[in-house]
Amino acid sequence: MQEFLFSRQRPRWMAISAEFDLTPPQVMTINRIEPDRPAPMSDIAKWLACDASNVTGITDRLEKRGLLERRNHPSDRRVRMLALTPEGLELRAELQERGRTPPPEILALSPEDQTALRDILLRAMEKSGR
Amino acid sequence: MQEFLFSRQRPRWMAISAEFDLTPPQVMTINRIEPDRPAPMSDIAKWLACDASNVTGITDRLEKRGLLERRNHPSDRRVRMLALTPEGLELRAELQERGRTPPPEILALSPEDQTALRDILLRAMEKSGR
DNA sequence: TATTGTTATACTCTATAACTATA
DNA sequence: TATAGTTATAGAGTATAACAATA
Repeated sequence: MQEFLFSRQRPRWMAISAEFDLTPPQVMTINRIEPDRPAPMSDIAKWLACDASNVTGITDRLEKRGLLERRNHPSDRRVRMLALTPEGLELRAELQERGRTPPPEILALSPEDQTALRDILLRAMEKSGR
Repeated sequence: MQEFLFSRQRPRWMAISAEFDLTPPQVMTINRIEPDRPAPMSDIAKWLACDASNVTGITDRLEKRGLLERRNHPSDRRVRMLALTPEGLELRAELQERGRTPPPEILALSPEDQTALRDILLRAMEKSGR
């Protein structure tokens, strides 16, 4: 049953990423950086559940495409904050819009199931924090 | 909300895969091959939503570890069927057992929410076939 | 001393293109 | 002609180890 929460979603994520000429980790990185809320690179590493060294390369490639930029932390000079550029913000909005439509298996459910599912998942996300 | 269906599950999948010294695509491949039901390599490519050429390498590495083997299709000599070895079957059982425990966000839900979620997801999986 | 991020390295995943064998 | 799988290649993701800068 739990495979639904990851394996079954992979084709959809691969397709959406490819539509924007991005990889899934790049999409996750862009989604993680909210407008006017730069994120430290260490936060991205936690979000991706990968080693911090990988974030350097992912950031390099997104920065080269002009989607985000490295900024300084106001007080800690070790930390690099990632902020979306205007192009990055626009792409992020398109990504979110694209991801708004539920996958076909969800759309095939009854309206009651769909709303119940949404409510339960929202409650689950609250439990787990950002 | 939908990010829950993939992004939020990634750390868990990365961790489980690493526990068994496997990669997520390798885990997905092993999970896809049911006992006594060999799967053609083309089916794995669809399941992973990747090009068929990638399955060659993934299969090579799993075969080298003795977890699965290539067999011939009874009638179509182009097709290679992937079957788990006894070691692969045992590993698959451990993986399924390991994945049986829901993630902490789910366990934090009320029992009613948990059963409702399980029922809805099972219905969703029925809609989408194998 | 500990933490953040980078660099170098080796392995894996990924798509594309060209290929062989078979249908 | 079309399909299943392989090989070669280049780019991206991944962990590990060593490192510099900063806390």
